[in-house]
Amino acid sequence: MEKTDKRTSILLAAEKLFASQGYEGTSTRQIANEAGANMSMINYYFGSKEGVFMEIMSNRIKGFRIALNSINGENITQLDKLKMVVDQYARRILDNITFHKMMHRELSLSQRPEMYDKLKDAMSQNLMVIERIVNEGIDQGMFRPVDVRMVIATIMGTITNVATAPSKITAGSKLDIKIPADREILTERLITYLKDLITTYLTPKNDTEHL
Amino acid sequence: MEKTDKRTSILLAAEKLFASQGYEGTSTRQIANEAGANMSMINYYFGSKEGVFMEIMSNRIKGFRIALNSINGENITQLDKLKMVVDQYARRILDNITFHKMMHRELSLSQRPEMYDKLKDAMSQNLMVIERIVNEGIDQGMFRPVDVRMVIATIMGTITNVATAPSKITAGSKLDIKIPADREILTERLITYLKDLITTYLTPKNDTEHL
DNA sequence: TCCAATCAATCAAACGATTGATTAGTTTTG
DNA sequence: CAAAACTAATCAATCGTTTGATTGATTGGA
Repeated sequence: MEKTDKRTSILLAAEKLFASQGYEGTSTRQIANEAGANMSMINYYFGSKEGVFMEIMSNRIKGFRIALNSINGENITQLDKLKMVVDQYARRILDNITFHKMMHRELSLSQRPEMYDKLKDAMSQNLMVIERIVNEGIDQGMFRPVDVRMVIATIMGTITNVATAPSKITAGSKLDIKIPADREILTERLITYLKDLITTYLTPKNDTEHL
Repeated sequence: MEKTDKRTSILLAAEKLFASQGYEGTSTRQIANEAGANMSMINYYFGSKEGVFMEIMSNRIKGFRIALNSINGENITQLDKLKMVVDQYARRILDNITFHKMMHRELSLSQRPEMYDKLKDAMSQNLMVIERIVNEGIDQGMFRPVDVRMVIATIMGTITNVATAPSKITAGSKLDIKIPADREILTERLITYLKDLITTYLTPKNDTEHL
C-alpha cells in the first residue's frame, strides 16, 4: 500500500501529458488533475510549470548517461566496439521512446536555451564516442575511409526513425511499437540489421570474413 | 514594388512562427503582428488559427508530391532508380528543413487527426515507392535479401538526422546548416554518401563493379 | 505529559494576463 | 453603390501563478 507522494505523482502526470500534448499544449490544471493534486502544488514543489519540465528532463538526462565510455576501454576490435555502442544506444532509445520524442521536439524548437544546451551536450557526448571509434578503426585500416559524420547520422537516424515513425506506416509490417512484446521484437530486428549494415559498409571488401 | 497581399503575408508569418515556436507556442496576435495585419484577418481568411496551420501544411504537402512514381517507369536498374529516389528525397527535405521539422513535430504529437492522416499518407506514399524498388531489386537478384523496412528507415532516418540535428554538433564539422552555401555542400555530401552506402550494402559482394 | 509553537503539505479561491475568436463599424475597390 | 478588405474594441475562456487559510504531524520547554 505504498502511496506515491504528490511530488512524484506530479512529475509522472506531467511527463505523460508533455509527451502526448507537448509543453505548451499542456496546462497546469491538466497536470494537477491527472496527478490528483492541487494546482498550487506545482509551484510549491517546482516553482513553475517550466520547473516541472526541467526536473523531468534533467532526471532523464542523468539516467541517459550511457556507459559508452567504458566500451572504449575494452580490449576488442573497433568493429566490436561499434556494435556494442549500437546495441546499447538502440535499446536505450527504444526503451524510452516518449522521452526521446520530447527531446527531439525540444531540440527542434529550442525555446528553453538552458535545456537545449543540456540536451545538445548529452547528445554530442554519445556522438563523440562513436566518432572516435570509427576514426580509430579507419586509422587502423580496419574500416574503409568513410564520411564519419554521415555514418553517425545513419546510426542515430535509423534508430530515431524506427523509434518515432508512425507504427504500421509500412504496409507489410504488422508490428505495433506500442505493444511491449512487439517493441522488443522490433528492437532486436533493428540491432541485427544495424550491426550487419555497419559491418558491410565499414569493412573493406577484400576482408576474409565478418558477421 | 509588388506588394504581397495580406492573405499570403499571414501565411508566411504564421509558417515562420510555427516553425520556430511550434503551433501552441504561437499566438494569433504574434502572427497578425508579424504579418502587419489585423488579428481578425486571420479568421476572415482562414476561419481559425488551425485553419491557417492546415492551409500551410496542405500547400506544402501538395508541393511535396515528389515525382517519385515517374522514376519507376524509367528503363534503368533498380539500383539507379533507388539512387534517383535518394537524390530527389534528400534535396527536397534539405530545401525545406523548417517544414520538415514542423511535420515531424505534428507526427510526434498527432493532436490534429486530420492533419496527422494527411502527413502519414504523404509519407507512406514515398515509402512504398522505395519499398517496391528494393523488393524488385531483391527479386531480380540484383540486391541482397535485406530487411527492406530497415533499409528505408536508414535512408529516411539519415536524411532526417542531417536535416534536423543541431548544426556543429560534430566537433570537427564547421558546416552550418543555416548558411545556404553550407547547406548546399552538406546536401551533396549527404547524397554522395547515401548512394555509396546503399550500393555497398545492397549489392552482393561478388559483383564486379559498382560506383 | 501536556501545551504551545512551528513546520511542511495541502486546499479553494482569486489574481492579472493572455488566449482565440467575434462584433460592429469603417475604408477601399471594382 | 455594393462587395470585399480592413480596423478597433471587446468577448468569454483559459492561462500560469499567487494568496491566505487550514490541516496534521513534529518539536521543545514547563
